[in-house]
Amino acid sequence: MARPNDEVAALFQEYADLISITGGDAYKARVYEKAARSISGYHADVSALDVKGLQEIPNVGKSIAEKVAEYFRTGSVSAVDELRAKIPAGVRRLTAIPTLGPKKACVVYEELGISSVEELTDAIHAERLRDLKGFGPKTEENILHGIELLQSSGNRVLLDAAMDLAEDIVAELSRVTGCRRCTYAGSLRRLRETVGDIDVLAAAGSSSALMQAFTELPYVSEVVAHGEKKTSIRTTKGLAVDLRVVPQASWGAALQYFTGSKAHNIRTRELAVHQKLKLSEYGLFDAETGKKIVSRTEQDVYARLGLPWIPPMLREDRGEIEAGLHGELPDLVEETDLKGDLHTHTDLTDGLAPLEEMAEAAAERGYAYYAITDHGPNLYMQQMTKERILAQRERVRELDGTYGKRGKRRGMRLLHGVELNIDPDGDVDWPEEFLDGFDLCVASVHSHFNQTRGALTRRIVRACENPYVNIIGHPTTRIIGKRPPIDADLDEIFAACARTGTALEVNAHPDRLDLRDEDILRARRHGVKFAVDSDAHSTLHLADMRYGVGTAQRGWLTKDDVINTWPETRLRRFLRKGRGR
DNA sequence: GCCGTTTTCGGCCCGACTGTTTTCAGTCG
Repeated sequence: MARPNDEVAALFQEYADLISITGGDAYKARVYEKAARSISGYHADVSALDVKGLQEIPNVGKSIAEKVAEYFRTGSVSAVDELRAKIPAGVRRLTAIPTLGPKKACVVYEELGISSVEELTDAIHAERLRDLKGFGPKTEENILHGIELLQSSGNRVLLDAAMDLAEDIVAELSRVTGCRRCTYAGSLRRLRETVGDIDVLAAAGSSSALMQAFTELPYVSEVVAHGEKKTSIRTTKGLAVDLRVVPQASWGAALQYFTGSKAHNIRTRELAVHQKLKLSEYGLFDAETGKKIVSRTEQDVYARLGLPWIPPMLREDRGEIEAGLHGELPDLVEETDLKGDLHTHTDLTDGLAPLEEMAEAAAERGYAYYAITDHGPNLYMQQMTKERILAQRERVRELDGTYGKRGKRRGMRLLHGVELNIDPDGDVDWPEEFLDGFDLCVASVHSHFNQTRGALTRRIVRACENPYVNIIGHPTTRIIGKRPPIDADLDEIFAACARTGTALEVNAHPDRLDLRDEDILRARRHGVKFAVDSDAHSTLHLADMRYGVGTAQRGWLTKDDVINTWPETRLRRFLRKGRGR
């Protein structure tokens, strides 16, 4: 079940699309898009707000507030229904085809009665589109190609896959003669959980050598657009990559612009307009004289707009502009703040490396403490027993303090923990007497994802109420692109975590990133604490922490919010929870 | 349709590239 806010947001996004397709006021369409985003990101449940309360939401005025109320009162919004009646739903789906926007979709519908991808394909094969005004043979070809892309997934890729490719491209282009600077920007720099395309930015006096090197990369399957300032390619795996080349003097403005997000950029440009300035990727200019004011660094650009430098992970128009203007930006947690990892596996269960190798690799990362948390017996393919985990504990105690030693000082502390399985009733693998012997317990849902919302919610709340459960692991159990989040009442779970002193995990595995950024933002309002963990099953996975930290930053978390940035004594106090000792 | 340190009306981000044009509209980010 979708969150009521998301239901309404989807409805207004549809309304905005329908306004565009029917040739309505473009500004009105934009307002509905903005309202959809604001509602989706709003912390409170909109179905529980009255018209007055709704108008507190940014970009929601009287008219939109009344439509929200109408929706929850009657189950629909008459204005949306009226437009739906004018235009078949299939026409809106046409605009999902790359290169086919609302204007062209409207023309093919009105002139040829086309309202589905199939009809459109047939019409192109019959060469019926080229006679329409504004269309031609090339347009037909592009649309056909767009349909292919749409049908061959055209999916977003996971953060780590995009990062690997981007780092490779940046390394290649940096070697090109004349390249002064090169980096990736876009949603990758903002560390969004998935990436639709990669934006690479370079500074050079002349762009031709860079553009050529770019189009000649070994994994280029297609050059989509090729200009002096911008070239777009598609890789053999179907991922789009844009290269923009700007003069060195424009670097800061260009980086600010190409990092986005689009919504953040619109806000910064509006700020510029209000100050009689004009902001583009080439710099911040005086609107009247056209004279350039700043452009060299991002800091310069933000400063001239009256803002501190805003970390890329916050640039989503989720309040960072207002916070910046008031000097209230959060001091975000950094990867270097992490003192340890609290959820990791070894080859005693489904990990790939022995305890010693995992600990060694963790110590190399400079951690002050490190928890081993293999699976409990209820994931029975893991064959865990009390005897085996007690033997592991003995070994953990022996090795405690021996890794990363410097001189006489004790090295990295090893914590002995377990990843418990939360069963369908909310019980966990072992009784409290046995759990008492662990330094910490992570508890996670690994099965029965399709229980009712009420049952799933109660199940996790019960786990929180267990005095030995310290961290709820990958709380929504989603696998990005494969398994949806469980349908639980997250706000109720967040409240239970805050009440019981149970931390929520920000699982750093790029397939999971769970909790995700928007849930973190809501959980934070409940006063919950978080653990950013790798859930590493091999030494290589320990480095996934960068993605977990990125996700935490996108959720506005500070060092104080994240328990594994705390000194060991403060962490251990938190882990004692309600155990009465 | 929203918004306001240019405030109740008149604005609303900006530029690159493509394909269709004969000076520009549409799409994209």
